[in-house]
Amino acid sequence: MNSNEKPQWNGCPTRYAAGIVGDKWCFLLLRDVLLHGKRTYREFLASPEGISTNILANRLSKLETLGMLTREADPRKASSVCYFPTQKSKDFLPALVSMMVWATQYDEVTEAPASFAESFSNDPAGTIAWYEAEIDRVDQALRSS
Amino acid sequence: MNSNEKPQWNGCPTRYAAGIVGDKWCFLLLRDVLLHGKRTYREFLASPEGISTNILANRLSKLETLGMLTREADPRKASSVCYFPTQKSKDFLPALVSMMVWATQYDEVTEAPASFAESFSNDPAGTIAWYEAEIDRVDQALRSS
DNA sequence: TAAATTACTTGCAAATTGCAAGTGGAGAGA
DNA sequence: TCTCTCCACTTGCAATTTGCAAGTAATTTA
Repeated sequence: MNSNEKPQWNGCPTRYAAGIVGDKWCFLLLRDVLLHGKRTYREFLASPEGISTNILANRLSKLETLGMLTREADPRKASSVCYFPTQKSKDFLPALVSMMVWATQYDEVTEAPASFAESFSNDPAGTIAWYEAEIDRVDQALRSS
Repeated sequence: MNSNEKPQWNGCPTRYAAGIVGDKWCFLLLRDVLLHGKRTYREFLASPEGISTNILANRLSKLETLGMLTREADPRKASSVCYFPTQKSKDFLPALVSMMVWATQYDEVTEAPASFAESFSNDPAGTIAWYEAEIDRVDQALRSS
């Protein structure tokens, strides 16, 4: 891409992303699934931001419809439910981590250590891979229990 | 970061990002500023998503308060106003482009050519730098007019 | 001097949110 | 078996937010 070419299309992928992530609660649920290893309704409900139960039900169903989560029986307890991240949401990790790096730089009260941004800038692919491995570890453990 | 260390803090940068970008309209305004070279109220209002004028006023002021935009007189016409991206919002570009790459992969009706994701994966830093250069070109031209 | 442009503000109905309480089914304990 | 709790929601309702239409004040253009 050279500087004479100006892409005219570039609003569209952004609008697509805005439709999913341009909602505070969907955004935070993706965080909980991708970074915090949360998988159950109760766990999502317990997040410090305090999502209300009707909104949680609404957003979980939205994220399922959008192909970001799958709703499955909890292997530990058949009467219970788990929400697992799909490949589509796992593929969102690089974008999510990018946003974390940016936020870490500008949030004056960030709790993220400087080593996080550093580790990402030294080895972005490795940092993403580490998070992916964590997700797979959590889900494999859960599914085989 | 090795696999024994599990960061406990990582919700917070995400919550910070959610406070800014976890809103459809703020998200799309950042797209307009960072990728479409839009700078004026009229231009924002003309975006195909059809933001209403009261919401636009509200979000522009929010983004200004958050340090994402600066509100300045239009150098071409003193009675008019320009909104320029700050360094903080320019630094958001990598995250925005990451989301575009992801969306391009999953949006079945994406208008983005395959070459976009390809060019980003071949040379992420170069792709970001190209967008940054575009922004600076637009703003320098505007400011010196 | 009249009309248009620009960046908003205002009013109001409709949609969405947050809070509290309720529901139905499964499992555990007595 | 009967109750109790847990779980994943649903329901009702007041309050906030949104979208639409219209209005406004300060220029600027014709």
